[in-house]
Amino acid sequence: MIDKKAERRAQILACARNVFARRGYHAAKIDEIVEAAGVARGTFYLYFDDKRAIFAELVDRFLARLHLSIQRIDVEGDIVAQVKSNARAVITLFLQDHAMTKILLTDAPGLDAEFDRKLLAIYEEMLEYLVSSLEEGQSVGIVGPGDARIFAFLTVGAIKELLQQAVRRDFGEDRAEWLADQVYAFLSSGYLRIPPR
Amino acid sequence: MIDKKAERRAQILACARNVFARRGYHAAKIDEIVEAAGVARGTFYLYFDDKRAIFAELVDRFLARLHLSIQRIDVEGDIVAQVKSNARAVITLFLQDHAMTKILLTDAPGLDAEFDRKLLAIYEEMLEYLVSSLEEGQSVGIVGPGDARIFAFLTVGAIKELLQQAVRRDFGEDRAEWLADQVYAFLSSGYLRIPPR
Amino acid sequence: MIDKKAERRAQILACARNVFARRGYHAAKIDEIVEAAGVARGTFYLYFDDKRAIFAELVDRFLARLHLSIQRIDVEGDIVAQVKSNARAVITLFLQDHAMTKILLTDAPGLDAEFDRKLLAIYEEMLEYLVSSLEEGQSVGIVGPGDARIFAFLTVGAIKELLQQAVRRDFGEDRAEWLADQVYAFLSSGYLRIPPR
Amino acid sequence: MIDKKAERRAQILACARNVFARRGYHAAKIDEIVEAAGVARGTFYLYFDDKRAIFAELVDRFLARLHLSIQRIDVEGDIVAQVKSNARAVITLFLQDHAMTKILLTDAPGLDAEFDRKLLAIYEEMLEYLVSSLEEGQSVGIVGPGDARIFAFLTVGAIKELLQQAVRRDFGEDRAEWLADQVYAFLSSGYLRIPPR
DNA sequence: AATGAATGAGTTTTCATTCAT
DNA sequence: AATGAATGAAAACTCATTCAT
Repeated sequence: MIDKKAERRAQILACARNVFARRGYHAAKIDEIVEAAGVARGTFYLYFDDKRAIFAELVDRFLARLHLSIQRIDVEGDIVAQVKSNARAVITLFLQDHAMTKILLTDAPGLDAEFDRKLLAIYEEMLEYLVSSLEEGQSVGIVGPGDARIFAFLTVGAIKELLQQAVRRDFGEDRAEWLADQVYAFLSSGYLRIPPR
Repeated sequence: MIDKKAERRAQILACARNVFARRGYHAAKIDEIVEAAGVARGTFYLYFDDKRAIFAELVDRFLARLHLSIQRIDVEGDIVAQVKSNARAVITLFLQDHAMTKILLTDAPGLDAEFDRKLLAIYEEMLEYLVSSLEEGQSVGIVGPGDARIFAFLTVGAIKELLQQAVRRDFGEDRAEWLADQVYAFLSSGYLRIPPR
Repeated sequence: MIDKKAERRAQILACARNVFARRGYHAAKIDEIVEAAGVARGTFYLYFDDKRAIFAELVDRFLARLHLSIQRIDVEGDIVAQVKSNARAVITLFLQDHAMTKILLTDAPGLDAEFDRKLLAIYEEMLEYLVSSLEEGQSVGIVGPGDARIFAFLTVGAIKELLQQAVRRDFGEDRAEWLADQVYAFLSSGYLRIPPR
Repeated sequence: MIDKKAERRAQILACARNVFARRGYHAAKIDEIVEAAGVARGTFYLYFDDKRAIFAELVDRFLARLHLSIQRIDVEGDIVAQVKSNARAVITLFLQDHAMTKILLTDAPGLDAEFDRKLLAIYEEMLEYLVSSLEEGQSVGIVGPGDARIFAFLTVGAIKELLQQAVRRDFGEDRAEWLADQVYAFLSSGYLRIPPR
């Protein structure tokens, strides 16, 4: 009984997530969210300031989980295993929540200037981590030569697209391991093998 | 006088493109477009059915140019040169039109179900071409082993992200060559070089 | 225990008075009243029918006190003293309760048609008393010639404005005497002294 | 044809004035205003920012006219005539527009903090003019001794009340002269004539 | 062809009041 | 009696689209 409020909040949050994923941010109407949650219009506003706020909370919560799922790489340990483990963790997280994957990758960017700024800040933070990891990798010889930032963009983009397609094709989280392997293979040796003419 | 109509149409189209890029589809108001184009509100509807139609036309036109910029690869010829040439052409096209890049990559997806379907169809078509190219490449040994479709997703995603970041960072088309080289290097040999333990 | 209810009722009433005075009727939210009173939302409705009812009760109670503070003038006695005494009593009452002064003079009129009717009835009653007093005064020669009703309007309006300004300027009830003297002077001889040309 | 917009604007303004006067600010709904004006909901917002804005404009315009109707008194000239002329002009203005009289005197004060501030500033300005006139009058002996500010409050309040009652009783502007005379009489010699005991 | 005033459907949001606990 | 979560009617406001001139 103590957590009735928290439960109700979570329930609305979950329903909103589904509606946002199904319709997209703009086409999602408060009416549809409250109907899905089985509560009255006013109840929604009891728990959330407005439509933007509930959307932001969904994104924030997911980003927090994303943050936690990424482990810093210890160059003293088994690099391959750690890279794969990170890839697997991130991919699993997204495959566990198709709705949030769609929301984060297609609805969140471009919502409005302020939201974009916030999102960009988080994105840049993660990117910087990737860039510095790549640079460190280059200095110890496990990352090939090239512009680390460009590599980071390409890497992130590749994984984002893979996740969107995986969700579209309804991949379960059981495929995370396999996808991580594919990504690893892709990142480690590419696929173009031009024979000498 | 015969082309006065076409000119005015083109002018509205160009202004709409800028407004869409600056504000995003939903925040872009017809008011802002007609003001930018210097025409009356009603005039807009003489040339376009509705807001969605002008947006679709912008996207369609750009997709057509994108289509044209991609050359089928002749396996008898210089593969490397053709791959690089394709990459350079696509990247140049996007870098020439930052507004359309933003529109196509962040606004177009997720607009509404029907638009998404259309976009997806085109996307799938290009993807199929890429997949069949990769499979053909695998059969002649110039593409490494692995799931060709996954490779295609990763490739497309990597380039999409690169383009978005290039636009955000205001890269001119003079950087297309360099970016194409980076992509080529990335696709050909990846960057992870795990030394044997 | 018998008076617990009455106490709580009085407490809510007092808090509502302050909120109404601070915010005005429409801007005063039930939420703010119950928070100020330290009771739950539902509790409010155990003691009062609705928002309008508590407001009406505040006004009614104050009007009752106002009614009581006015003494009928005995023409056999000291007229000046009685007029001044009445003025002092009324002014003191208002200065003792700045909140109710604000509520009665700026919020109560114009609330809604029904409330206005009620208020007007009370107002008319007092006015009639004033008119008949003035007419009686005219018949015994202590009130100058003129339309007694107009005099009554002017008198009431002058005092109303004075009270509003006194409240705005935070006058304490210690100034009641002085203000009553000013009013008396004003009513008795006006201020315009036009010299013969 | 040139002033179609201005006409439509004036028409909405006039209808809004009547609705505000009939219902009061809060009970007046945009729907009722547009229905009275015979225009669509959206048309209202084409001409006015919001409900508050149209109300503010009504008040501002009336206050401007009020300002213009007051003539500075020239002490070299016929004081009585000038005082009466001012009183007549102000009273006539209000009697010409019963709706605005009601709006200005009962709805405008207490609307919201910001509006109140603006109103108070204008009120204070007029009051200062009256106070300085009274003080000047005292220095030349045509105004009796006493606190000029208190006299000003009493004067303004007396007239405000008179106007409200005149409107309630549907006085036409033909009564302005007579009312001005009554006010003059009231201000010049009061009405209390206490005989020595 | 061009204009821009007018439209009104569609949404969000507020807040007094109710009612199960 | 008290609570406070839930309710939903009511209102303001936006903006794509239409249409008379």
